[in-house]
Amino acid sequence: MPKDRSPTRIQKKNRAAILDAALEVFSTHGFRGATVDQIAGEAGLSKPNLLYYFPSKEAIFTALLSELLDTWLDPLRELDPEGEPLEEMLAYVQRKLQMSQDFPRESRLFANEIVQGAPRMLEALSTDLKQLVEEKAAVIRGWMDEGKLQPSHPKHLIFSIWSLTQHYADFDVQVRTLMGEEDPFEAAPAFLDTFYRRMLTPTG
Amino acid sequence: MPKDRSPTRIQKKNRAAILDAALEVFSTHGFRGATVDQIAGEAGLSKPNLLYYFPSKEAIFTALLSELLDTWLDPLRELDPEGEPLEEMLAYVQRKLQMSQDFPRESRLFANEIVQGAPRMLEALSTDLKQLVEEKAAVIRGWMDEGKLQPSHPKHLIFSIWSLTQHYADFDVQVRTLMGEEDPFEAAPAFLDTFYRRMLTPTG
DNA sequence: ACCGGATTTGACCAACTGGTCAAACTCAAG
DNA sequence: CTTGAGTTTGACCAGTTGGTCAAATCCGGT
Repeated sequence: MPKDRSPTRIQKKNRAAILDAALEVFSTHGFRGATVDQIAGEAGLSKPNLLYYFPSKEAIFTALLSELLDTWLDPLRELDPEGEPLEEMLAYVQRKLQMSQDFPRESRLFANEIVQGAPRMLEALSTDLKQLVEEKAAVIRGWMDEGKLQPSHPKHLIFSIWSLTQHYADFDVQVRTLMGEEDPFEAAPAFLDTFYRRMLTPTG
Repeated sequence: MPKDRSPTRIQKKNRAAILDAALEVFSTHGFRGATVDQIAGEAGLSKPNLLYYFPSKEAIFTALLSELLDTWLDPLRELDPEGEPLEEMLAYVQRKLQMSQDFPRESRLFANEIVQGAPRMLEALSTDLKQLVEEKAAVIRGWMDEGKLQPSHPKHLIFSIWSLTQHYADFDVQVRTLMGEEDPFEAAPAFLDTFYRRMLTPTG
């Protein structure tokens, strides 16, 4: 275990390689299904060498989660209470869809964990995420009360956005199998834009 | 291994108990994360006894999948080409939502498998499921061409229904954590009805 | 070139896991 | 109650897995 001095060049490189390898392996096989050997191999290290940088498999996973959760929630954080409500919501949907396209591994990592009951994420969910959702749900409810958005259940609305966008990353295999040659991400942006424009545009 | 004669009373009871236990364990931990001992314990059998009824862990999983896939697709099969388009679609959404509420373990079983690349389901996806989806997508496209439904991408539309409804089962922990006391399935039916009514009602 | 800390590795271990097997037990039909 | 097929189990095995450790190697600063 390196001292808690500022990390050396090698430490930085290897820690980064390990976390990237861990993302690849954990997102494909889940926590239990991933092996330390696999991660080490993917990172180009031997198993004992990997365990020199992280004390345990659990520690790698935890480090990865906390590193990624913040990024993952950025699109929602950017929802601007001062912005034009409908456009803000539509822009959020597109940002989230873009995340699914650009970072499918991250999406699947969280999906794996949550489907299995989120044993290692429950705290983050019930503190950080919950607070953020409460805050943004209130903003959305405000917009609805002002008549700027068609009224509906703000939390269900947020869930629907997560669900629809992450589906393309999490169920990628299924989506691609059923769509054949056609790239799912080609029609998805317009589809979701239409979807939410119709849902959210206030009816006089 | 019992002979291939008609199953005895004990065989019926134990096979059913094993499959139910397997559903519980596989849906919570995924294939790799589940252990034969766990399933045996949940079924009230010893491990060798369980392996007397199924030759391997893989065989249990396969048996479970093929038993459940049919049921899982029933709501889509019931989509009636002769019915009133909008009502047919809305009814499908509600049937699917009901499935998520009544059979969340089944939903998570499939979710686990597909998120991890569906290594044991790819064939079923690319044959049975693909055929069903092609068929029903054509029906939906027909309705849109007739002006009975607002035009959009039929497959994306189907995916959206799966995504929105299964989300309540697959991400149950997250949804409940964020909703607190409120039961997600209380507001969900109305939310989805509104959602799809607005999406699908043709604009004169 | 040399030194001490940083890095890497081969050998190893205990726990777990999927699966086997022969022996023992149960049970329904004659 | 016998009998033979159906059922159950304890003991066991080989492969895998997360993790340890001492020894070896590398590397940057002097």
